[in-house]
Amino acid sequence: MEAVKTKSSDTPRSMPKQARRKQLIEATIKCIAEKGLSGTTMADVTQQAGLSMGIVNLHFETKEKLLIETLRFISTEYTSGLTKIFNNEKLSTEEKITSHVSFDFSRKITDRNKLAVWFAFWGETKSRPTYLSICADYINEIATNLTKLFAELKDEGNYTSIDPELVCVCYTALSDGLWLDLLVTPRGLKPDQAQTVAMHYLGTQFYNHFSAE
Amino acid sequence: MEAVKTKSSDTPRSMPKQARRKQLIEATIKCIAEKGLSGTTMADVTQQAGLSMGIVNLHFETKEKLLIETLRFISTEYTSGLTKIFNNEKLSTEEKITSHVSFDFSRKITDRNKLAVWFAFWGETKSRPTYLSICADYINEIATNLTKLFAELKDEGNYTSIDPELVCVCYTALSDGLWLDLLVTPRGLKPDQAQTVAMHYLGTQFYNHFSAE
DNA sequence: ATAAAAAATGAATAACCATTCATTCGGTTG
DNA sequence: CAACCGAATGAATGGTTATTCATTTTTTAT
Repeated sequence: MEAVKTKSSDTPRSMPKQARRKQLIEATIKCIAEKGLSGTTMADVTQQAGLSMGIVNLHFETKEKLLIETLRFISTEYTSGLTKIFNNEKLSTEEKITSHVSFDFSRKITDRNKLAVWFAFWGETKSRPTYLSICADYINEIATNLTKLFAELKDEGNYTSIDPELVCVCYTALSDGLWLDLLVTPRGLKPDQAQTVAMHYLGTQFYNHFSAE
Repeated sequence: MEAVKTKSSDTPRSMPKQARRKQLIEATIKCIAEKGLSGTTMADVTQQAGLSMGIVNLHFETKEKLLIETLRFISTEYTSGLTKIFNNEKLSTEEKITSHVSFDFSRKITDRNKLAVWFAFWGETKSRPTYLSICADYINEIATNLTKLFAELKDEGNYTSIDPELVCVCYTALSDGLWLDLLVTPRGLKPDQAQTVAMHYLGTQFYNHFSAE
C-alpha cells in the first residue's frame, strides 16, 4: 500500500549508524525551521527524513534526546569550524580574526534554518538546564580563544587602551545580534552586509588593521 | 493567595476585563520562562494565574491568540518606553540616547523571564508569519527613531564620517546580543555591565559625547 | 544457500492537552 | 429581596502525538 519513495541510490539500510543519526538530525533542523520547536512532531521529522515512525526512538531513544543531539550538532559544527581557524599555524593573528568573522557570516552558518534552530534553543535555555549547559560550554570555549586573539593583536599593533575581554564580549554580542537580524528581517540585511557591520566595529578598535574602508 | 491588586478607578465594567487579560498574559510570560514555549500548557497558565481551565478560551478564544497577545504585550511595553523617551522634549539628543541605552538595560527590560519570552518567539518567527510581522513592526519603528537621533548627534557634534544607519544597525544588534548574554550566562554578565559594553561602542562613534571610561 | 543478527517498519497504545459547555457564582438593578 | 446577567468553573470530549513492539526486510556470517 505504502509507496516507499527511497528509490535506490541512497542505500536504504546499509548506512552506518552515524550517518542515519546525522540524517535524522538534519531532518530535525529543517522541521524546527519550518514548524518551530513547539510544532515539530516525531511524525514530521521521520517523514522529512523519508523514514518510518519508530526510527527516532530506535536511534535516539527519545524525542528529547534527539533535540539535545541536534543542539549539540550545530554547536559542534560552529565551534569546530572556529577551532580549526584558531589552530591554523599558517594564519597571522590578523588573518585568524578576519577568518573568524568570515566564518561567522558564511553561508553555512547563516543558513536561516540553522539560525532558527539556534534561537529556538536559546529561548528554552532558562527552562532546560541541559540546553543551557551545552550553550554555556561552547560560549566559554570560543570566548577564551577570541579574547586571546584580541590580546595578541593588541600587543602586535601597540594598541594601548584596548581591553581584549571587552572587545570579545562586544564582538560576540554584535555577531549574535546580527544573526537575529538575518533571521527576523531576511529582506533587510544580507550576510555580507552583516559582516561589514561586524568589521566596522573591529575597525573602531584595531584601526591600523581593519580599515573602515 | 493570588493577588489581583488591580483596583479599577475608572470604567467599572470594561476595565476588569482588561485587567484579567493582563493577568493571564503575565502568567503566560512566567510559564514560558519556566517551562519553555513548547512546554507551556493551558493548564499551566491558568494554574499560574490562580484561575480555572476555561478562562483563557473565555478571554482569548484560543491558545495561539493568547501567545500572540503575549508577544504584542512585551513588544508594546518595549516600544512605548522608547517612544516616550524619543518624544520627551525636555531631553537633549545626547540625553535621549543615554536614556535609550539605560532603558534597554533596565530591570524592567532585562528581567530574565521576559528575555526568555523574546527569544522563544524569535525562534519561531520563521514558521509563524504573525510573530514575524509583529517583530518586524517594532524593529522598524525603533530603527527609524534611533537612526534619527544618531543623525542629529552627528550634526550637533560635527562628526564627519559617521553613518547613522550603520550605527543604528550596529547598536541594535549589540543590544540584542547582550540580551542573549544576560539570558544564557546569568552568572556572567550583569545588566549594568552590559550597559557599559553598549556605551563603549557608542563611545567609539561619538567620542566627544560618550566617554570611554 | 541458510541461518542468525540487525535495522526498519507502522499499527496499536497510552498519555497528554486544547477546547467545550452545562452549571455555579457573584454582583447589580428595579 | 428576587430576578437577571455576565464572569468563571472544571469535568467531559475529542483530537493529537510520543512511544512501543510484533512483524517484516535486509545484511552478515557460516
